[in-house]
Amino acid sequence: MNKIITRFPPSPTGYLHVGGARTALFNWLYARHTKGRFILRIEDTDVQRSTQASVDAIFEALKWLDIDWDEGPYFQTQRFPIYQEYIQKLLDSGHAYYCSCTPEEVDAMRKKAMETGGKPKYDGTCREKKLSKGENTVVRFKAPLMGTTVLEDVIKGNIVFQNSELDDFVIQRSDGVPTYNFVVVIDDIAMGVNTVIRGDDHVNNTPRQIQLYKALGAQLPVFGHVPMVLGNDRTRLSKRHGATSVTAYRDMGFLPDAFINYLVRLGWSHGDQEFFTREDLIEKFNLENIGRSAGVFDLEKLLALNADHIKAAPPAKIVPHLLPFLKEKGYEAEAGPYLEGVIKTLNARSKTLKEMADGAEFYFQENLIYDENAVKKFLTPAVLEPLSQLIAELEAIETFSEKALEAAFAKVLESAGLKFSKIAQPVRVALTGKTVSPGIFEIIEVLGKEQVLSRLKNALGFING
RNA sequence: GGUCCCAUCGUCUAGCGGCCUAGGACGUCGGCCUCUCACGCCGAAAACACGGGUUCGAGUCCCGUUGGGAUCACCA
Repeated sequence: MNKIITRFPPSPTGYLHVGGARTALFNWLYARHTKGRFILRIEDTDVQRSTQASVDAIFEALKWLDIDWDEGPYFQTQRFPIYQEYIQKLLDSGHAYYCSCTPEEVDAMRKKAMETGGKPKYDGTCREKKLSKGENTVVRFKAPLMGTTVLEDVIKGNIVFQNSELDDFVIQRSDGVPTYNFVVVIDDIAMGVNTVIRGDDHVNNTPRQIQLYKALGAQLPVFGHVPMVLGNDRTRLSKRHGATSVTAYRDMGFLPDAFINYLVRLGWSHGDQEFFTREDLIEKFNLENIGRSAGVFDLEKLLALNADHIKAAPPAKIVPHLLPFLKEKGYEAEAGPYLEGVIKTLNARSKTLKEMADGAEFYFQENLIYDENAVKKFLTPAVLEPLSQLIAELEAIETFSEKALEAAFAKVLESAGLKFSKIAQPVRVALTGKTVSPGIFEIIEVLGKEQVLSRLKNALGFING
């Protein structure tokens, strides 16, 4: 069995969007699963719209997703000599010809065909003229007029196209730059790509490409067209539906592993399994279980999956992803046991890293910020006595183990004749400034004796003052 | 409009002729747990688009209808 070689060929005309990320993922996963090779190729033949900023944005997104490549990145604009060679080959073998029709003329013939109820396509004016290269000539592929072209798609099955539906498409523009349908085939042949997984918006291009392979006498790759990702109104996902940029999801606080889990699961399944680690995906991903119908992007489910990944990941793995959110808030957090302890108290309560950073604020505030209403409601004279006692008890404890803490609380509650629920909120407000937080004992353990005592004493001041 | 694709709960899906009184997940609604908020646990409502065939038997195969999507460039 030959080694599987896949590729991801984004065009740098914008950031990496959700749909693109998914096809990148499918190709990458399939290559990793089969121990094959994954190639990154930048399709920048649209010189007008391609930008370096887009190239950088795509790299950045791929890096966040942790998708790596074995070969490339190749840039098509640096491969013109190769394309030129193949164009000449096609010209020489009679599979291509020069055409001097102007864009305006072609437009006109399309419009005319449309009016008379025909198919809008190039009418072959120059097909047999045997023109030679001229000032404004393009090179067109001489497509078969009759017969059929069959696309054997691994996920959609066989699709038959009538060749009469296709026209002689341009393979080299008048400025000498080759077009997409041509370079994609040449590169895939030259790079040995034998498995092409892409969005099904490319299905209608495929018969032209197949004809090119045939004209060149090259072997066809395995094609697999994956269904589109739709917005909640069932139209192609766009900005209207919310964020479409991959890095926007990073900035919202998603874990890359959760994001890829969601993206892959949207259109692929492995029985009833919903949660997949990256390793799981590599081990189990295949082409057979990719669905045929388009799927709607559902932020709620992504959120739920993100929460699951946050819960399941060891705190140390969360650290590098959380740090930027803490820094953004202005806190001097750093990797280490303290941060990991913080994460442990928050991972069951956070759907995103942003939420986690919000919930972690009190751990990092030099001067705790108190919620006014919380103070008014819970730091009342009634708790002055028990709180003072608690301070005394805690001061006597050497190390803050959960057991010792519980004993200290029990002692205070008993002598004051109070239930834990009576003192929990006051203590919570004293320690965090808020009425919502992780469990009291968890917080105390992480904060440590010094901080806990100082915050408790500070709270006493509120009651007295 | 031409061509092509698709069709199971609101959403993602399992199902590859009998195991389906159609399963799981998210979401929704109840309840339990509980120091707040969560987590967790238990339970409920919720789908085979429609019509014809084929077959002893169809969510599963075929045809049609309807609905949705994609694509028709010297863009990729």
